[in-house]
Amino acid sequence: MMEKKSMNMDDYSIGSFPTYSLTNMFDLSEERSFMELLGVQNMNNSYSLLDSPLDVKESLAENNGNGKETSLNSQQQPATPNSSSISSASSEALNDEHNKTVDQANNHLQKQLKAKKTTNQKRQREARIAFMTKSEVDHLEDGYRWRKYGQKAVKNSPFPRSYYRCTSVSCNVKKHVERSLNDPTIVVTTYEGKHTHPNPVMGRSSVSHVGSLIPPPAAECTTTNFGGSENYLMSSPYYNHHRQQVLFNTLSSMGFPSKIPQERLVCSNPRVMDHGLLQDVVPSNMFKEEE
DNA sequence: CGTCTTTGACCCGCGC
DNA sequence: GCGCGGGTCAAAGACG
Repeated sequence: MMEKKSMNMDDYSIGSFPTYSLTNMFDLSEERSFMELLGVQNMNNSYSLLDSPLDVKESLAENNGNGKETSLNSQQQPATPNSSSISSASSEALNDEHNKTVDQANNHLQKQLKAKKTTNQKRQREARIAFMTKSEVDHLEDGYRWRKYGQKAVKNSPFPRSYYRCTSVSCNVKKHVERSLNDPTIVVTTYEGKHTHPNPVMGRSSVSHVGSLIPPPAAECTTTNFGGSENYLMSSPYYNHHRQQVLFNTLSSMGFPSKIPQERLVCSNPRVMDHGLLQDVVPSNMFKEEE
C-alpha cells in the first residue's frame, strides 16, 4: 500500500487561488497527484470516484461525519445502464394524465399536471456518476453550456445544492453541484444522462488533437460493467467530462488559454491511447484489459 | 432582446 | 395520513 499523503491546500495552491498544480497534474511520476485531483480514492483518502446515487449519498454522509444518514438513501438505484435512456411516458401514464386532466380541469391544476408529467417521464433515472473535486469554484467550466434550473438547501449543510441542465436542445443531461459539509473545498458534481451532442467547444478549441481536452461524443463512450468497477469509471463519458472540468478550471484559474502543452498530451502507452488524456497521467495499472 | 439566474411553489417518494 | 427532503417548474429579475 502506498503511503497516504493528505491533500494539503497549500500544496496545490497557485497564488491566491487554491487549485491544482499543473506540474503535478502532468508529471507522470506523480501518479498520485492526478488521481487525487480527479478525486479517485485509493489511499484511505476522502476523495472517491463514485458511480451511483447511493454511493454518492453514502459517501457524502461519511464525508459529513455521520454515517447514519438515512433519508439520503431514498434515491432509487438507477435503472440498468443499458436501458435505452429515458423512455417516454408509457401509454398507461398518458391515460392517467388524461383522466386527471378531465377530472381536474383548471389552470392551477394543469400547471401541476404539467409538472407531474415531466416527473413521470423522468422517474426512470439514468445512471448517475459523481465526482469530488477540490475547488473553490462551485460550477466548474467544462466546455458544455449549462443552465441552472434550481437550487435547494441541503439538510445539515450550509451549502446549497445547485441543479443544472445542458442547454443544448434535445440533450437532457443534468448535473447537480454541492459542497461537502466536512470539507467545503470539495465540490461534489453529480452527472445524470449522456450528452447527445459534441462538446460545443470542440469547434473552436485548439487542442482537438491527441489527448484532447474534449471528450468524445456520448455515443462513442460506451458504458461497460456498471458494477461500479474502475472499468466503468474509466469508460464512462463522465470520466472524460470531469477531468475536462478539472483541466479547464485549473487552466483558467492560472490564466492559461484553453491549451495544454502538446508534449504533455502525448500518450506514451499505445494500449491506453484511446482512453484519452487521462491515460497520460493515470497509472496504466488502473485500467483493466478489455476484450 | 436574448440568455441566464434566482426563488417560491409545487410534486413525488419515502419513512414514521 | 402526515411530514420531510429531494427534485423540478416557471415567473420575475438581472445582465450583457
